[in-house]
Amino acid sequence: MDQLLRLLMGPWTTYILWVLENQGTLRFGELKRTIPGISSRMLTERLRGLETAQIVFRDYRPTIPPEVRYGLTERGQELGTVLASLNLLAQRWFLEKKLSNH
Amino acid sequence: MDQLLRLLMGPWTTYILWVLENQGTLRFGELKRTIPGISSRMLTERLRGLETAQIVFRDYRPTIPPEVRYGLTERGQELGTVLASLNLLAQRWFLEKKLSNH
DNA sequence: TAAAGTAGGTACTTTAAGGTAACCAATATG
DNA sequence: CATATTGGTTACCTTAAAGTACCTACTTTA
Repeated sequence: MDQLLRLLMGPWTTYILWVLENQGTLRFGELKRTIPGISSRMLTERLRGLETAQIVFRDYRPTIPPEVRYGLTERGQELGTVLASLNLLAQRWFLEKKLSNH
Repeated sequence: MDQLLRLLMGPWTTYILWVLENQGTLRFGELKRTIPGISSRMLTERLRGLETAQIVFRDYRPTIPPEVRYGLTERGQELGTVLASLNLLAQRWFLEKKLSNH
């Protein structure tokens, strides 16, 4: 689990997963444009990590110019549901904080 | 959620939670001895973060020498169940990897 | 003929995180 | 009188991660 958390932790990672879950599979450039401020270098690195963990798939088509699509694998979907429940917790706690600050 | 993940990610953090869940509340020194290799500096820092997020409580008794106990709050318990399901995923994937390496 | 779009790779610099070690107060103990 | 105990704090150094900027090949479009 430590490995898994270590993968998720890096900046951008959960953002990328979030986008892929909501928008479906996207091309590299689309993904980059959807995540303001991320550099190609970071996006590539994160996607490689997620691909290695088989959370994201990479579909490369050697056309000119090349087309590469990224999307969630089955594991990615499973992870999504767990992250959703974690998100639920975080949201509730955040809400409770706001209420107590009142 | 990003904040929450960022808190959990640091080295030692999940280890600390794991120990507190299994062993119950512990003193600073006990905790430190239970987690081989961690420095006081890191342990303090992680505990402060978890305390701020109200995942762990801190019970300070100004005796001499002082006694400080750490344990999981209600939030800590809730988080524990979610982390357990994340752990389950990680374990299953790890097993699948071993099987495919065969 | 120059620019734009495609999916990155590479080199360099900067920043933040983590590790190490020394130090503290106050008392009990030998 | 020196030492150990407790729960840290502080200063310092090192390393790894992230950011910045520029580069590629090939084609289409203006």
